[in-house]
Amino acid sequence: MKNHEQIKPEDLGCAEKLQAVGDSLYAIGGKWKLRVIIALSQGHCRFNDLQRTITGISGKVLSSELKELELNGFVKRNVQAENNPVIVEYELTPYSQTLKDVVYALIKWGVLHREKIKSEAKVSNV
Amino acid sequence: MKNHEQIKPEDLGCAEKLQAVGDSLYAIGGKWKLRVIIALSQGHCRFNDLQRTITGISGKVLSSELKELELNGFVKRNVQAENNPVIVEYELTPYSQTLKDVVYALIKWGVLHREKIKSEAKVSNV
DNA sequence: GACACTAGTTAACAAAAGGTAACTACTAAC
DNA sequence: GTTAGTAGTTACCTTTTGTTAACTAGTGTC
Repeated sequence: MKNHEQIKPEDLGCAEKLQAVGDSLYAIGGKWKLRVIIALSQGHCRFNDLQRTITGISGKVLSSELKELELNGFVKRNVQAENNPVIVEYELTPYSQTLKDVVYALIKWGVLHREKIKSEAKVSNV
Repeated sequence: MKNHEQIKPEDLGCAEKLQAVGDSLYAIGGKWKLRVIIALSQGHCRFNDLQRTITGISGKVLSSELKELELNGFVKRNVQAENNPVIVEYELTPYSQTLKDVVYALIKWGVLHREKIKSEAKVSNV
């Protein structure tokens, strides 16, 4: 069975499910990692551009997140040394494409959840 | 358009995607929330049972996570006062079912990621 | 000359999250 | 009477995460 698409979460036991989400959160958990990946996927590939796009992130945190993402194989760092000052561009690796479903699900749920909160706020104002 | 299934993340702009994952992470981010939800979905509904199932969680943290999850409408706390000592059972609300896709995607990716790490470790040992 | 841009790093600090161990109070078994 | 189970709470401490502001070093603009 070579096809990874055949992994069926519903066939796993409780401990295996917990371990699997634990592994996910270990790699891509935290406040910023997925946001950096989304910004990169939307064509924002340079440091200052990323920092402007991902509102609230500080330079220090962005720097350390990019390093970790590079180390874990999600991001590739390309230096254009011919330019001066040197230009650095970040790009997503093919492996980061495997996160597509995770990102999709989280965006979709985030939109739904915001709508729920909004409608609750409306009700409590009446 | 009443059907929430029609939300299409690919139609959102970058800022909206970032806001949506931000909303998701705000509600269900962190090390434990999704694990508690998974354990509850697998039939572990009592405090000590949850603590045994979710390895590594402390009583203090489990207690505060359950309170937050209850406050945000993911969990219902049922007290059986007729028993002595009192028995408390937690159950997931219908709203927590909307997280199904998120949990599914994270479990699936976690399994895939573990396999990747394992195969990399093998290569580096040869 | 002063400021803004490139891509960050560094130091000092603050806040949030999490861990440990002791404790409540009551029941049941050995 | 000691131990284990029920469901937590409390105080103290450590770790992780994040913030701010200053700084590097070079180029281009007003």
